[in-house]
Amino acid sequence: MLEWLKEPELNFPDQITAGFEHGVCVGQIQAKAGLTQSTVSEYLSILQRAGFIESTRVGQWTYYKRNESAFEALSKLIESNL
Amino acid sequence: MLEWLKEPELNFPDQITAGFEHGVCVGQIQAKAGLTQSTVSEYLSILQRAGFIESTRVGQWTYYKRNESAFEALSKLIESNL
DNA sequence: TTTACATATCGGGAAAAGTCGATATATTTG
DNA sequence: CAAATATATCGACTTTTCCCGATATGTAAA
Repeated sequence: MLEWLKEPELNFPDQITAGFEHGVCVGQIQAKAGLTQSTVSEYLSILQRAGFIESTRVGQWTYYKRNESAFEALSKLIESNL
Repeated sequence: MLEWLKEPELNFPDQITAGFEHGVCVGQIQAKAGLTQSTVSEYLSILQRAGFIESTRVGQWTYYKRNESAFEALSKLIESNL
């Protein structure tokens, strides 16, 4: 999922909202993942709590997009601390 | 454990072998970890299979030391691919 | 070559993570 | 407000991971 969210336009061409500035909505990710709605929703909320993605609620949809700084931070942490 | 192995001299002052060029032996790590011998042994072998540490058998002892290049590779992987 | 010591492997029980269906909540539409 | 849609949460079950004791293997010392 995290890799998919790197290029939303490519990986979620079916999303019909105006642009991807807020990322991709849960339903799209669910369809592509082939897991149930509840599983995907929980998974996304875990990723969010961990700081790897951010969510934006727009109407009835929740959009998720990557938080690149978290990945950079993790990369640096592994490089230096670990 | 991986952090401990960054500075063997500091973290394993009890090791009485001549130097740390091959790393630290299982018993030392076990004592510090507070886990059983079998658990630590298995854990170290997993880390080795994953490439994060290397082992050297010297007599009845097995020494483990970090493989820094694996950490760099992981760091770069997270930075670029993920 | 028997005994002692260090480490590795094996089998199993406990804990955690993954996944689901059912249901709750929130939002939009009629 | 009622129905429809999207997402979130809950409880239960399954799978995986963690960790242990027992035992095997490999090496050194007596």
